[in-house]
Parts: sequence; C-alpha cells; structure tokens
Amino acid sequence: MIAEQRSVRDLRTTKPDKICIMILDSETKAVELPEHHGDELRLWLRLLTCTTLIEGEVRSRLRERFDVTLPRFDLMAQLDKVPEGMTLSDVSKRMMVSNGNVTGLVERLVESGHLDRRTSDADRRVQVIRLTKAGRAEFRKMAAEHELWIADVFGDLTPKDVRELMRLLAKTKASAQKSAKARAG
Amino acid sequence: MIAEQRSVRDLRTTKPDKICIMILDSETKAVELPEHHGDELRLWLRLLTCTTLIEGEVRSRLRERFDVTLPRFDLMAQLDKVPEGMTLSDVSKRMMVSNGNVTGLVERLVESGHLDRRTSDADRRVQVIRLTKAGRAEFRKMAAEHELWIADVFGDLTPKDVRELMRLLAKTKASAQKSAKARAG
DNA sequence: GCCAATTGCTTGAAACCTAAAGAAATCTGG
DNA sequence: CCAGATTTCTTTAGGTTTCAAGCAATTGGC
Repeated sequence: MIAEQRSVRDLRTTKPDKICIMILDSETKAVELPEHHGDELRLWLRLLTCTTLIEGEVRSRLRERFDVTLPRFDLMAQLDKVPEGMTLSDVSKRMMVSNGNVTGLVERLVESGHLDRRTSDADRRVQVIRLTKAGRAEFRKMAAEHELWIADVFGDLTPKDVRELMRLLAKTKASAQKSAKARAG
Repeated sequence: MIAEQRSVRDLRTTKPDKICIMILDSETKAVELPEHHGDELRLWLRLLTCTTLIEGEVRSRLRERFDVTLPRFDLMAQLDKVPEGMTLSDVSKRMMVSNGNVTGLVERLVESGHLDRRTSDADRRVQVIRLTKAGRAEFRKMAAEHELWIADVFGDLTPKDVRELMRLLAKTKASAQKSAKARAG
C-alpha cells in the first residue's frame, strides 16, 4: 500500500530504489537527500501563503466596505456570469465546495433578497437560482471595487510577470488535476 | 471615500483621471479599456483555483490515510520545526489565522495527546505548546507521505518551472504585503 | 410497467474560522 | 508605587465548511 503511494512521477525514470541525489544549491548549502521533493513542498507552501494572504485581504475589504462575506461574494460572482441562472449543483462544482455548503449559503442570500430561487419545471429536484435585480446591482458595485483591489495587490508585477504566472499556474492546475484523477479514478 | 480607494498603484503616475490605455496584446486581440485590470483578476482566480484544488486533494488524502484534518496537520507542522515549542501567538502569526482559532485547535490536539501545553514561568499570560513524543512520531509519518503527494501534484512541472514559479510567487507575496500594509497602515 | 441505480438537494454533527469583546498579567511613564 | 496602555489568551456570536446519511425525483434496464 505504501509502496504504491511511493510511485511518484518524479522517480519513474530512475530504476534503482536507493539512489541518493547530491544537490549543490549555491544560495544556501549542499544538501543530500534520498529523494528530492523539498522544492515542490516549498513551492506549495509559498503558493498557499500567497493565496491566504490575498484572500484575507479581500475578505477584510469586503467586510469593511460592503459588510459581505467572501463566500457570498463568490456565489454572486458565479451567478452574475449566467443571467439565466444555474442549479445548486452547478454552483457547487464551480465553487469547488460541497453541496450542503451551497444550500445554506443560498438560503441566507435568498433571505436577504439577493437571490431568486425557483424549482425547475422539467425536473422537480432541481432548484434554479439567479441574482435578483437588487442583488445584481449590489454585486456590480462590489465587483468594480474588487477588481481595483486585486489590481493593487498584484501591482508590482509586470505584464510579463502576469503572463508567465498565468502560464505556469495553468500548467500547475493541469498537473494537479491529473494527480487527483489518478488517485480517485 | 471611493475616490481614495481608486488610487491604485498602477495609475499613480498618471495625472488626469480619465486616461484611456490602448493595449495591443499580440497573443489575443487589441483591447481598449478605461483601466486594464482584467488580467490581474483572471490571475487571481487561477491562483485561487490552483490552491483550492491542491488543498482539497491534500485534505482528502490526510483524512483517508490518517484521519486527520488539514488545520491539525498544519499546526503540527509548525511545531515540528521548533522542538522547544512556541506560544499560541507565534502559531497564529505563522499560520495566518485568528488567535481564537488557535485556542480551539490546540485544545483538541492536547486532548488527543498530540500536544503538550504549559504556562510560561516568565510570563503567566503565555502558553507554550510543543509536540509530545507520540505527536511528533505521528506527524513525521504523515509528513513523509505528504511530501510525496505534493511532489506528485506538481509532477508535470520541470525544475525550471518550479524555480520560476517560486520567483514569481515571492514577488507576488511582496506585492500583496505592500498592498495590505498600505491599506492598514 | 416496475424496480434499481442515479441524481439533486437537504439535514445534522463536528470542526473550523473570524471579529469583537473580555479577563488576566505585564509593562510603562509618571 | 500605580494608573493606564499593551499583550496574551479565552470566550462568544455568527458563519462557513466538510462528511455522511437521508429523502425525493428521475432515469434506465428489463
């Protein structure tokens, strides 16, 4: 079982099982490792730090300026893109959160008048939700500022940096999806 | 109020308020926008997608293999780096979560025998927490597999990709911190 | 038509998280 | 020394989140 877990893609080409890799990192010092995965781990931690940092910043600003939570904003953002509305399942897939989570979130947003919810005629299991007129207006106001915040957060990156990051993150996403699929499927 | 919010770094050097920027992006098509922030927004969404994807994957595997949650794993990871222990405030700063959050998290980990907690002699407000022997042993086991999962998740990236991502994310982090500080400070 | 599997959503329990307020200990400038 | 500010941690209230279990509607095979 563990042996299977260890068949990491990195090592597929190396045949023996006990190879030691000698790494000379001029910036720090020489390190010797049986398997060299430290870089990926550091990369992951840095990715996580960036996201957490920015997410916290956006969360604070949304609360300060509009007294709204990030999940609500995200849900409204999804709906803004599709005026004819979407099902709860669609939302949960797009937001990458659990189904039960969306139920509660939608409940509160319907309650506050931002969302409109109706049972589908074709399939009575399905709930279609849309932004109300008021909900859409409020979201647009928030979204406009939000875009400026984000631009500011990434303000020190050159256009080239942005393009390069986009490219590398696309590659990362594909790699991660492949890895997730390999485990589950 | 809004006017203040609009002083985005990008635009600081431009004096008039209604400049239109003409951007010729050879890869896509010419676009004309009063302010060009769409790229940053897309970048942010992609960053968030990557992190959410990987985080979900790690969360699943931790639960499956070790029946442990990600926050607990993260907390133990922080403590593993500092054998002599740290204060709750240290932990909350490092993990970038609220103070009250750490209180509950630590409570449960002390309960389950993974953590050891004691009041500091020098300052009786301070609680110092450390991994117990059992806690450390269990963490090391989890960490070893975790490192392989992460290597697998980033498996399709070349070493050069990894280096470049590290560099760009470092720049992103610095930019985001500067932006956050400018708002708060 | 009928039964089983699937799909869409809801519910409930436990954990996680934040912001804000509060309690206790310590520090600091008279 | 001592009152006020600060620091450290806990508590509280309100949400968010996941997972698992469950219900209801639909679909597909026979």
